[in-house]
Amino acid sequence: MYVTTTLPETPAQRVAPSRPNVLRNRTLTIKPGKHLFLEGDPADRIYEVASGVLRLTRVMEDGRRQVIAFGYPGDTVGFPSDRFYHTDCDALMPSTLVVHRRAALEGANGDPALHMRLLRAALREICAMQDHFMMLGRKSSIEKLASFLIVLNSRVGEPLGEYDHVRLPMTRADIADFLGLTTETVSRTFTQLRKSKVIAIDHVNTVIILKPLALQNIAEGEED
Amino acid sequence: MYVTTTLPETPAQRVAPSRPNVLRNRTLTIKPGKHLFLEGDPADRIYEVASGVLRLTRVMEDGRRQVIAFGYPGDTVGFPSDRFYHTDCDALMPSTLVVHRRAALEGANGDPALHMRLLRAALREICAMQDHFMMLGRKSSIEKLASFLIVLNSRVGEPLGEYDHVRLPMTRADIADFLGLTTETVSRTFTQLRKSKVIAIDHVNTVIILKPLALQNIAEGEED
DNA sequence: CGACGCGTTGATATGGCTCAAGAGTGGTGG
DNA sequence: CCACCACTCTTGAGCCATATCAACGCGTCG
Repeated sequence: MYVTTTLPETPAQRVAPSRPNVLRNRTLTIKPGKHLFLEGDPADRIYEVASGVLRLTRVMEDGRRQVIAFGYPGDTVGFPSDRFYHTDCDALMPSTLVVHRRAALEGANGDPALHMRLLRAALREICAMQDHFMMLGRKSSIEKLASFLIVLNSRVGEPLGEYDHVRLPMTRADIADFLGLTTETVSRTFTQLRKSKVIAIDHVNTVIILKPLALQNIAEGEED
Repeated sequence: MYVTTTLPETPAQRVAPSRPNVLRNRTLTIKPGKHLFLEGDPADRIYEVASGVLRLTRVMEDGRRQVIAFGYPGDTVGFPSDRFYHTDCDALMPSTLVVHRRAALEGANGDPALHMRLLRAALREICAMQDHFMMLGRKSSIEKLASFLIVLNSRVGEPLGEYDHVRLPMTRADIADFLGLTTETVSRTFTQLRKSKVIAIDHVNTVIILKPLALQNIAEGEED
């Protein structure tokens, strides 16, 4: 990919890894707001998230946005289905990534252990997306948000004192675009969960899970 | 196929007999209404659809249903993320499948060409699901249905006389569960497209695309 | 200090859901 | 060949969950 192409339409600044850097150093750091790649970019790298959080998005011409996934440590982004990326990817926090060539996944003659790790990541992603479908297509706003918090808690929740704490590095708008809602509805639904004492909210972006079981029931659509 | 809004169609991906691997590759036929597997079944087989149409579904305890994908010839179903299937799979038409062990995808020491074919199918599925997300999360009912018909037409539409014809082997309820709508809304939306002469409907389950361009515009949310 | 972005809350609008009734459609048996 | 039944599809009326529009508070930044 002979970097330093001048794509003028990119408003946000792009991470432009110098070629030698990428090839020798297999890790990369990226700052919040910076794009790792954009939809339509040639897809010749696959990234494993080592730290931080990424955001994968798809946008329509009229601006409607869907957040496809949040990439947490252990996740892998950039799976190529053809020669190009089909989503935008940027960082929500300072993040470090392990960089692989697409050949590491597709080629037969690379590192077999790495190949297997990437393959498994792809299969896990398929599974995770299937859950996401049910959420987008069939759940109410409160079920969506509860499901989201549960998944996030199981991934990155921290026991702190009596309760699990979940940091939310993304905005309400990001959550809305992930769940297929509006920011207003996300905000109201947080309030609803907070008023019913299922969660508490600390500094806007940290959720404290007060009643994990109740949250689980809500996520699964049990009536109260 | 994993009906979606874009079409990463690669003819090379079609079920190709490549090599008479009779011992490892079995074929299987399955009748409409019969299940290939259920959620929770041990996942030790991967299936390539050779003919017919499959339906992958996820159901919640209270009966809410999400159709994850329709499996058309060339598609692959049953990707394992752990030891179990995470969806139900049944047939909408008499279908024939090529059966592989999961080791064909995960094992390192099998048929490399087969391994590659299955891997590519998995990557295509990830891409297709990303389109599906946008559809579920952010599109109106008419945009959803238009997108659905366009993808189906590009996959299995048949030029017949002046127009493309698309057979729908699934019920309105299936379409609804795929698009995150109700059957009533799907029906009304069909009527709407029919009354505006964008499509015609023949015998309930065959759609004739009268104005492909108009359909495309609707799918992408352009105003009239 | 003002401007801006983000989050919350309120008032209102509306797209799609729910409930209900009819109209095809296909299968079965007399 | 028709009568009947079960099932799917369509259509209508009303309602509700969520979107939309709008205002405001709060924290941050220049």
